[in-house]
Amino acid sequence: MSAAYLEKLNERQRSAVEHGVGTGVHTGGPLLVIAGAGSGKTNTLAHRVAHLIVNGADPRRILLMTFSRRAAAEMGRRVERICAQVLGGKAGTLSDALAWAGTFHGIGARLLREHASEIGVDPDFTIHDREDSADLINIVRHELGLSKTESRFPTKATCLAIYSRAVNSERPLDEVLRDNFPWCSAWEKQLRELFGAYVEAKQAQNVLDYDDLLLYWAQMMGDGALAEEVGGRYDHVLVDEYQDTNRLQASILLALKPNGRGLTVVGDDAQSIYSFRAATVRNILDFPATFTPAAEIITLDRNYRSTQPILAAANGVIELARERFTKNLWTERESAERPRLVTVRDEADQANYVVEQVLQNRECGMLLKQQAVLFRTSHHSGPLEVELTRRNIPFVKFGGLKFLDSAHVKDVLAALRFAQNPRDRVAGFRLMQLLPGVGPQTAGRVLDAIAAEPEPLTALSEIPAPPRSGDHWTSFVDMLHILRSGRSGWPSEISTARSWYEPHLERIHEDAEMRKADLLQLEQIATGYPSRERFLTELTLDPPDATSDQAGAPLLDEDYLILSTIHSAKGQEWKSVFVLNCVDGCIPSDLGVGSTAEVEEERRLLYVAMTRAKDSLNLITPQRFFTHGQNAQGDRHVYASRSRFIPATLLQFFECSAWPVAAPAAADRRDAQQLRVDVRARMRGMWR
DNA sequence: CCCCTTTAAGTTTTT
DNA sequence: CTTAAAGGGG
Repeated sequence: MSAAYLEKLNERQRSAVEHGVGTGVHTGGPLLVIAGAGSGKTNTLAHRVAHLIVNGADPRRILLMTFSRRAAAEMGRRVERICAQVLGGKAGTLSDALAWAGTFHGIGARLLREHASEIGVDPDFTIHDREDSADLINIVRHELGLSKTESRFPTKATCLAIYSRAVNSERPLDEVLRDNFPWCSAWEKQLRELFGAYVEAKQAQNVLDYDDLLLYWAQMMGDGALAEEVGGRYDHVLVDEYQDTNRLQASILLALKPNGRGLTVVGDDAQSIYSFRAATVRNILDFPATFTPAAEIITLDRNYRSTQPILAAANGVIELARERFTKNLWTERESAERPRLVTVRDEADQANYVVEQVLQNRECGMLLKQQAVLFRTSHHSGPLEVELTRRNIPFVKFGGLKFLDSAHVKDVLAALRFAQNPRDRVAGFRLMQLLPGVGPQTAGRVLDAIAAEPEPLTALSEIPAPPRSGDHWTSFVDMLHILRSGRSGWPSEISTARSWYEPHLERIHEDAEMRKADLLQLEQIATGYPSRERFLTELTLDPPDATSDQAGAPLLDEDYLILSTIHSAKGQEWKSVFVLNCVDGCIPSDLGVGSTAEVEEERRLLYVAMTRAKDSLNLITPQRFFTHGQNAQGDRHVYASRSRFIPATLLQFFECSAWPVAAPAAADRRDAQQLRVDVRARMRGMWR
């Protein structure tokens, strides 16, 4: 009965693919796919989309929302490949297939631009990333006098985090403060005032932040006619990684397809790791009952990725979770090799161990690219990065600070953004202060003066140059006019901005040369986008997520080791996986042990890390590690014990060892006196 | 009013 | 280590 291309799928996967197709009614009822780690989720989803298209669905009327742009692109490729196989020559019509594949935020930005005039938004809005948003909050915070309070007011980043959580979780401020930011509760009144002013500032400047992309979209869906129009654009709506969506996203989805017809969500409740972004696992758990009749649930619990011993250990970890999860994974991939739990003395040894193992794997023919080192927080990979650099092993790091976050890149982007949207105060404020003799006061006054003008940049040229800025002022204004006029054309505009900026760069930064290289790379990236607006929008919504030690990104054919935060490793897999710092204080992070819910999320994080491995898994526990928080004692070594998520009862699933291997009897005496095994820490660990 | 220095605090994970 | 506020010289 089934088409040949579905033969390779297992029975559950096939029913997920075929759900609602060919039943006469074209779009079926709502579908929830609970897809465990490595259960072929991406493949199943790609087949479902392809199957819909093969059976006559219009690809332009399919909305596919994924967690990252990278995931969307990958899905697009797979769908195209499957369709090409099935349809043969006719597949040419699919060249711009899946026009609506992207992240919630990316799709939101597109819809808002298209419907801007209907909802009273200027379609030329620019988008603030998190730092820009924080900067704007900071400006508003100063204007309201909140930087001069008796006791210290929350920082801009905290203010933004509070605002963002309230918006994304659709909860009132007082509840958010009580549950998530109790130490800021005393500031409720001021925060409310701050947020009100922040919203007005954004509107006056024609900028939207990340949250606005969802919020405005949700509000747009609140209008019956508009909701019907937008929802009516799509016959099928599919959402991946549904466990990591928040209330606001769920609201949007429900407004798109109120009766659930044509709606498919896929996810895994055991892999929910984004609650800090207000994601709630309730979205996926409550999905079926949202509709009448309830959504069909299909569970994929056969794992095709990992060997049985790896899976047994991962299952062991997640079984200890407070909440019962909906499934246990199983596999037929036998192996005699248990995952390794390796004790090392400190982070330096941890780095040495990883490098040694990675190179050994490499000797056995495993490419560096097939191996990954995962860690809880970005800086945990520091010592390893040093060691890799020292030994000339190329690597690419995912997560943590990004290319776009560096000051010099932001400066150049601010120039482009200010030209695009001269009301963008954050961009203008940043740019003007680059000029010598111009500080916050002067910049603020100039921006005030031009804000009300119909064409702010024209007004700018009529303002006398601030006394001590000299020629810099003139060249600044000229540069903006060139950009604004568009006469240099895209992408050479970016070179206009760069030549203006370079003298300032040299004046401000010691290490100007390295930074110049980054700017050249930015220029390179820019050539891949058709226009300034698209460049700015897409770069903000989908920043290049890898940072590497080398000046430029390694060439695609080059081999390199993967370093990644566990969060950024979502959805990926490697033959060999190393997890650093599996000790209390790192996993779980000592910042994440405030509430049970937080601890449980940290447990899932370890589970996600472990289930990335196909053939080989190493969990590493340094007995001591270095902290450089200035809390009371300042920098110091901290003695750590094995992560509480691997209690003694789970040790049976691991091959436990210490590294380096104890020296032979002839070893130097001083060696023998070094701390090899922290017996006391182990004793304490036994009872965790 | 800018800008440099000193002092004092905060600090994960990301669209 | 990085960012924020405050103080002092120009």
